[in-house]
Formats: sequence, structure tokens, C-alpha cells
Amino acid sequence: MVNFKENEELNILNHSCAHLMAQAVKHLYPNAKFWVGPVVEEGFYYDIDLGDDVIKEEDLERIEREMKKCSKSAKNIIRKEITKDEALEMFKDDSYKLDLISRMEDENVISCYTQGDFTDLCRGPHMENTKEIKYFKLIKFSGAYWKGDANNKVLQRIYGVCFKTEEDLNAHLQELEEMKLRDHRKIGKDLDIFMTSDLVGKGLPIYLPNGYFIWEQLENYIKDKEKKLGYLHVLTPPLGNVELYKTSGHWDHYQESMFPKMEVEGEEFVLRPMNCPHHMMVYANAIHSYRDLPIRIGEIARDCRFETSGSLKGIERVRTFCQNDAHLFVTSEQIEDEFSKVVNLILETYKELGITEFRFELSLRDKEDKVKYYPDDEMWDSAETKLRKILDDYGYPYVEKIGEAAFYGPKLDVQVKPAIGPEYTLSTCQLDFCLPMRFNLSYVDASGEKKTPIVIHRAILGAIDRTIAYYLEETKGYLPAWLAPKQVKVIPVNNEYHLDYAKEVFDKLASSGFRVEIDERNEKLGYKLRESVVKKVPYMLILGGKEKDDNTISYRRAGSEETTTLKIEEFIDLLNNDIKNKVRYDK
RNA sequence: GCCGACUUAGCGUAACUGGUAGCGCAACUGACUUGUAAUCAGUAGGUUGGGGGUUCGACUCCCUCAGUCGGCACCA
Repeated sequence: MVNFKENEELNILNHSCAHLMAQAVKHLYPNAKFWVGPVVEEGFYYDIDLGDDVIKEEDLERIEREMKKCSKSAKNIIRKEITKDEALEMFKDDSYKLDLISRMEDENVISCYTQGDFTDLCRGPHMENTKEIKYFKLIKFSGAYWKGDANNKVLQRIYGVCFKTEEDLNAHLQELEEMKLRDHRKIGKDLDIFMTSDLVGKGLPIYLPNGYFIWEQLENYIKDKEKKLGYLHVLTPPLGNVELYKTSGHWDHYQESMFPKMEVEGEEFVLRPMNCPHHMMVYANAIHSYRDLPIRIGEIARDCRFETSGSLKGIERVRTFCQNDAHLFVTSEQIEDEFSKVVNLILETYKELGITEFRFELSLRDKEDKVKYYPDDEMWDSAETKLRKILDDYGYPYVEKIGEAAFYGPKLDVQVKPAIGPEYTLSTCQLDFCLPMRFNLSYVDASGEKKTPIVIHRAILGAIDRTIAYYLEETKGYLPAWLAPKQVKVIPVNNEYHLDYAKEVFDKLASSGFRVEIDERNEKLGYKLRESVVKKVPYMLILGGKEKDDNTISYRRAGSEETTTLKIEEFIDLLNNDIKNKVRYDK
């Protein structure tokens, strides 16, 4: 998928197109006031105040038609540089522009661009003439808070894309359609992976047998890896006393997005929104020597968060989910080593799953925000410096994000992009000097002195739910054999002649431990084959006279139309290899 | 939560400016006995998301609740 922001040529074209759209909107809505119209990864948008008017589906077409007219009028796009005073005078009736101008440095050059009857404040650059802005499409529209603040007025935001040629535009629109086909919500339905029910409640997905099978595989996979790295797994309750969260600080920070507390026999409980406090208690259960550290406590742990209704999405963002969580209790000398091991684990896991599109973010505190972040600058500076050094030493590229840290410490977030919607965090590794203090955790060091350990919070498969969503989209539903609920479908060409042989092959595969199914129905080969193709079964074995005579099998692999013939033992080797190496079929 | 849209059988959909719900797949029954994405025929399946209203009459218009979707905001 093209990145409009990073492609310089498309960036200029799309930004110019945002102006063209603004011009058209101004023609159709003379009272329209404009906020900002930047180019983003997925194209351009413009935030517009239409007074009491709102954009409707049919308005997009009207605006597009008007844009075409503006484009055809072939007006030169003329840059003019003005002083701040001139700018303030020029836009004196436009509170939005005045807001922008007043925040500009006095000595900076302010520029505006004029095309025909429309002038907009803008840094540029732009195309030279509106006729160059020709192949565009308005994609979607929505409300958007002014300045991204939910307390502010909702502006109308219109998104669009623009290309140099009609072919490029059509190819892009085609690609957007194809992305919809790989949406995990569609695949999840088609392959009977999960369901939801109004009666159960929104954001509370139910994993069907196929979905739970995938879940179990992923859970076992990551827990096995963790065990090899010395993690100890525990099982803790999915709710806890409110005091536990008051101690951790979560109650103060996240009460609003927790399910409300329940009172029973004078005690107050909440469904837990995360597991750190429980794991702190696991640590606190015994006296620890420096010799015991690092202690790595892991759990596939269920959490419940009262996520806002508008943020729920399939199994990607839900109100109950299971984290692949762990807390590493370490000495300050062990931070770097343990943190690096986690980064290694993340990268190794991604490599094994074939995940190649991801980026690292170093999430730091916003020093101005004294409310969110634990007020201890020395602690924060030390944690952030340490984490930055670890990442620099590690050598994997990352970007820094101010104000994205957790309230208790800075973190490394691994971001991925789903088929539809903005990118999200799949894995995280966080450095925490704060909670161990709040919970009064300690160990005895070599000189017999009490010390406070440091905690590394980390999740590799993040939430299992989200990982399933992501992997369904990654693989387009063509699950690799190790994850596929059914690995092989045996299809006799003609039951009368080939069923016995098919059963023989079926028995051999089943007794070799494969998840195999035989289709004994009296249907045409094409009919039976189609069903397996649609359900994306990794291997379809077609067994007829040829195979029976030669004692072979012919297979078709998911996503391919090729047929290959092998000895049954060769096929078993092939499948074992696929399972062992987690071979993907979607590439 | 906010702005907008949507909700018809298990799934995918049709029904003009209001005239009383069709189709395909899947399911079930039977026939066909089959070589790489859909054999033929029949049967059954819907208080058109729930509730209320307007109307002689509502899938269609209005209100309301719920859910879903696109963004925004939020995301320990």
C-alpha cells in the first residue's frame, strides 16, 4: 500500500488536492471555514467547519463534481509571501486561521496560495496549476474534534486520495477493496473463528472451536518459548480488591475505563484491567535474595476493560481479552540484559511467524504532564536514558514518542498496521521503577542490604485476541499448518472406486498425528474441492485411479491451483516440515 | 463517548416516489456415481434488530433502544 506522506511527489499532489477540495467545498458551502488539510499515510484530509451542516454520503459526489470543475478551470496556483500582520488582516474573519497564525513565530515567512477565487493559508509546496490535479477520489468522511480534543467542537473531516494517472487511482481503489476482504472480521466469520452476540454483550467475543484451536496453539507456542527462557507461569484471579489498584495507582489513572466496582460484604472488587498488581503480589509472597533474580513471572491472563463503545473492533479491540503478559523482577545491573532478551524474543517470534511489517516506538513521558506521570523526574530521566541506551545498543531503528509512556515508566512498543484502520501495538516491553516501590518490593543484596527490584513488564503476543486478528489479516485466512484447525482434506474422486484407498490414506495421516478429514459425500470432485478451497484448508488430497494404482497422493495447497503428486511418505515429510517451520501459504 | 451511516432466513443479497417480502448459497429429502471452484429436482426456513408512533396500509416515513460499520477521542 502506497504511503502518501512519504512519497514526495504524491505528497505534493495530495496536498494540492486538499486545497482543490477546499475550493469546491467553499463553492458549495459559502460559510465553510477551514482548519487544517494535511497529507497523511492514507491520502489527504481536510477538517472543515460547516456550521450546522454535516457531510452526507451523497455530498461527496457533489463535492467531487465541483472539484472536477475547479480542476478543469486550469487556474494557476500562486504562492504569495506575507508578513504576520498582513496575514492577520487577510484572515481577520476566520477564527481558525487566526488561531494558526497567532501561534506562528513573528520572524517566520507566512505564505498563502491562491487558485482562482480561493486563497488558503499554507506552507506549500503545491502543484503549479489546478489542471494537474485530476485523478482523485473522496474516500470517507466523519466528525473529528477540533485540535483532537474531545472537549472541542466536532468539525467535518473528508478524506481523499489523488494520483497522477487514472490507472494508479483505479489500482489503489482496487487495493482498498481487497483489503476489506482480508479484514479479520470477515475472515473470522467465513472460517467460523469467532462470533459475538447482542445478548452476551458488545466487545465480548466468543471463540468458536476453530478460533479456540488457533488460540491454544499460539498460547502453547509462546509459553514453550518462555519456559525455555526461564519464565515461571502462574494463574491469578481475573478480579481483585479495589485496594490493590489504589496501591498500584491504576485506580487513580484508569478508573473511568474499568468496569465499575462491585461491593460484596463490605469489600469492593473490580474486574481486573491488567495483571501487574497480581504479579507484584506473587513476588511479594517470598523473601528474595539477589541470587534469585531475575524472576520472570508469566501468565496468559484475562483482563476486562470498559473500552468506549466507539473503539470496539472485532477481536482487535474488545472489553475482555487475554494478555501474553509477564513481569521480570531484576536488579539494576540486570536491566539491560533482560530487556535485550525480551527484544530478542519479540524479533525471533516475529521472524518465526513471518511478520515483517512492524516498527519500534520508544514511548516517553510528556514532562509537562504532571498529572499522568509519577512525579519523580530523577527516576524518569534515569529510566528513559537507560531504555534509550538499550535500544541504541541493540541497533534496531525506532522513533521516539513523547507522551506515550505508561504512567509508571517508559516503554518500547512494537507497532503493526491492520488491514483496515490505524496501526496498533502488538508487543510491548516496559521499564518500571515505580510499582516495585509502591508495593514495597525488595530483595536482599550481597551485602545483606534491602534493595528494591526493578520490573520489566512485557507482552509478546500482546493480547492473544489481537494477535489472532492480526495474523488472520497477515495470512489472508490461509493459516499455516501448525495453526490450521484442519490441515488436510482427503477427497476421493469416486466413492465407488476410490473410497477404500482414500480411507487408507486418511488412516495413515490420522495415525501420524495430523488433523485430517475425509469427504465421503456423493458429490462431484469439483463441488467437494470448492468447499475446501473456500474454507482455506492447507492441503487438499485428491485420490483417484492414478493415485490408487501408483500408491501416491495428489495434493493442492491452499491458495494455489497447482497439483502435485507424491508418495504418501513424502507428503508426510512435507507436512511435518511445514509444521516445524511454520511455513506460510499466503505469500 | 462524539459525528455520520447501516441492520431483511445460518451467510450473501432483492423489493419503484408506502400496497403487505423474493433470489442465490448453505440445511434437509430424493435422484445422479462423478478427475481439480458450485449435478438436477423438491422441502423447510422471515412478527424485515427490539419497542413505540404516523397511516386504510410500513422493509420503506418519524421517535426511541440495542448492535454493527467509517472516522474522531481514548488505549495501563
